[in-house]
Amino acid sequence: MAIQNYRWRQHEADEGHQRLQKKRVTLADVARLAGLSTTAASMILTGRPDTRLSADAHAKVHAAAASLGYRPNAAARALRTDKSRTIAFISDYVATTRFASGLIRGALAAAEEAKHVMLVLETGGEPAREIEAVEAALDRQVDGLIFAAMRAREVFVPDIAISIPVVMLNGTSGRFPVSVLPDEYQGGRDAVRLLAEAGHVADIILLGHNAEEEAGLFRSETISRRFAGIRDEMAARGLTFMAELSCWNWEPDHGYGLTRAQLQKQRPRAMLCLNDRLAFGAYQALAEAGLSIPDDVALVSFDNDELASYLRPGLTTIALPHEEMGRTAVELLLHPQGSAGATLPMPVVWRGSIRTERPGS
Amino acid sequence: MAIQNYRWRQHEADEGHQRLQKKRVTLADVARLAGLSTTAASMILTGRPDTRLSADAHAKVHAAAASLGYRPNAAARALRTDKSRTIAFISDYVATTRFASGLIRGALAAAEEAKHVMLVLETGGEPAREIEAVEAALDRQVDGLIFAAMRAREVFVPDIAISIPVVMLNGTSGRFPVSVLPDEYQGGRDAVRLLAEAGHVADIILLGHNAEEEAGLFRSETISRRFAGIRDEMAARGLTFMAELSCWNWEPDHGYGLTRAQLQKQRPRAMLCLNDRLAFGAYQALAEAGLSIPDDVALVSFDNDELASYLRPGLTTIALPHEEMGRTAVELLLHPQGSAGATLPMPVVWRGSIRTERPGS
DNA sequence: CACTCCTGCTAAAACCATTTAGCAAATGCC
DNA sequence: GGCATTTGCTAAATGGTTTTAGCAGGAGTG
Repeated sequence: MAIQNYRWRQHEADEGHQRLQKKRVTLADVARLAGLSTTAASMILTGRPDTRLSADAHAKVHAAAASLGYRPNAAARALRTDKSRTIAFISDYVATTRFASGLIRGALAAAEEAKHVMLVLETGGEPAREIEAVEAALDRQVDGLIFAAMRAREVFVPDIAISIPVVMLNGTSGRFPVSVLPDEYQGGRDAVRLLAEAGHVADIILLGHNAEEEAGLFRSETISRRFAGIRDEMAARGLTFMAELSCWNWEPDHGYGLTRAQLQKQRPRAMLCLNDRLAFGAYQALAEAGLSIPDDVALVSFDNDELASYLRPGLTTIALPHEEMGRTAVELLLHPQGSAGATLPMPVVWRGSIRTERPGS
Repeated sequence: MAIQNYRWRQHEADEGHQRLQKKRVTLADVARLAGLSTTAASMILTGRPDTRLSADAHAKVHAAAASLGYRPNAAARALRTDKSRTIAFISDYVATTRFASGLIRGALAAAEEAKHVMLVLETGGEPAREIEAVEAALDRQVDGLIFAAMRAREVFVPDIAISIPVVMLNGTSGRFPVSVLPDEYQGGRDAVRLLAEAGHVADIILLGHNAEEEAGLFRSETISRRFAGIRDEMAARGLTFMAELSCWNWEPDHGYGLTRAQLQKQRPRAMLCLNDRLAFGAYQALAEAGLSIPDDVALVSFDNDELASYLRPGLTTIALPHEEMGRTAVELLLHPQGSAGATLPMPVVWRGSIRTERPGS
């Protein structure tokens, strides 16, 4: 009797505690309030099509769910259905390049629209961390994997059995055919076209030549295609470069140094820069030499780094459509279209570094 | 009989299929191989302290788990324990400022070290999305919430019952006391000290004054403290600004315009810029006026944007320790220290925009 | 010997949702 | 009226883990 009493009190105390902690509302609570079974509640709330439950039942369940503020327990659902409404975004580097944030932002937005959430994992390109990342994601029953290559170089292929959709973002892999890439080839052609249409048919410098990269030695499909586009459009117009300035890292420093050295030999009238950071360096060297942009020297570049809008005059550049790429990767992941990936156009962003009437298109 | 046969084949086909798909190995599989109960396997693999299982049992279970490549099902574990080894990083903007990637990168690294993964959510500062984000995170049983304020302005307080640890990152909230902030006050003092120690005791311009911000009207603890530090150090040294150039958005454009206008009135010998983008604009105006840095005009700035290293000469700046902040937020989330937050020092990054012998510290 | 206390282990419940199989009543059909 | 079909709903199994409660057998104690 004493024990009974004690238990009862204990129980009461627990009840109070629960009320305080607002213990999560479960489907059973909803069903109880609606006066139906959990089966009915589940079917109604998940919007099953072929159920024969009455309109009255629907109304009661929805009302109960709303009044209790029911939210399904994702873990329980994932356990049962093997789906988690979660996707994993596994990238080599998140912060190193600023590309990352655009890709992530686009992916995040698309995921949110599809009522999914995104797990972000960084591997630094290290195989051990890649494996850990994939397994961590798989453990959590993610519905799909995005492998994002920020540096667009090596293709990572963690050798784990993966039975969910995979999309490669800004990179390719022999193992996973669907990838989202910028249309670097057309971008390359466009860059040359821009210069040519502005009247530049001679005295053009190529800044950022890199033979290994161009040969695709790093399997960087993307960059070698950028070169191919440039070469093809130059050839199609019968143009040649006055010089090709080579370097490995496309950083401002190199852009500055190479341009400066070039200016002491022969002055170009136009520069085609392989990325905005190189162009930034070129700006510095040109300013130092007292040359004005675009009148003395015109520049066209690639990426549409934030930098490009900070320069004076603004840098006309062929943009990498990062947000679109991230978004597309998620959409392709959630709604696979066979094994076809996507190649997204690189829009021309007109600023002041090249003088021309903007053509219609 | 025919049906039987069919079923049997079907079954066999299924088996083959499963073998192909490498259906996940479960704890029961491990227990079976080890010849023990799942209870024993669970206790051993989770490393329970007070269990009385034999050394032999331990060995057998570990061997079985290893040989099968067992990985626990996170959903099942989360359902049972209410812990998911997942944290949610909810921020207003991911891509708008480049700060984001540093914060995320630091947080990601710390999470990985603690064997956690990170859910990234973006709200755009919109209340409806904030609520959605918090609920999505809570639904997934995350172990903690980080609210990151990229813009360091408004403090968001989605009014939802939250019973897990919360850390504010780069922002504050009345509701959640523990926050991780840069030591802007000391940063402000340091910036002035740098100038003074380089001999600049007059003709100093403050670029980026903003009365509202300084008054803390946007509850931006951080920025108003940066101002406070600057003011206090100026006062302590008996210095005053030659002029304070005000603007709202700290973008290069404004830095350029304000500096240019200032140069037509009165030439400063030093400039204290509220961020690197403003300093960038100042560089442009100074270059245009034919002034050299640091000989004609010295600059000190804040943030250590990637930009700062691109400039020539490099920009000396008081760095925001983004990675450290992200890392600290996660550590504080996983190992709460009462209601104490963290204030992280802003390191001085010496480059060439101010001439001085580097002091010891 | 009768008793308690360890030791080494396990059965079964619990977590919460989804889903399969099926039941009872009502309806339709001839 | 007898039969099959439809309607509207539910019991119970399922997913994989953790955890509570407790069992059998051996050792120790008086």
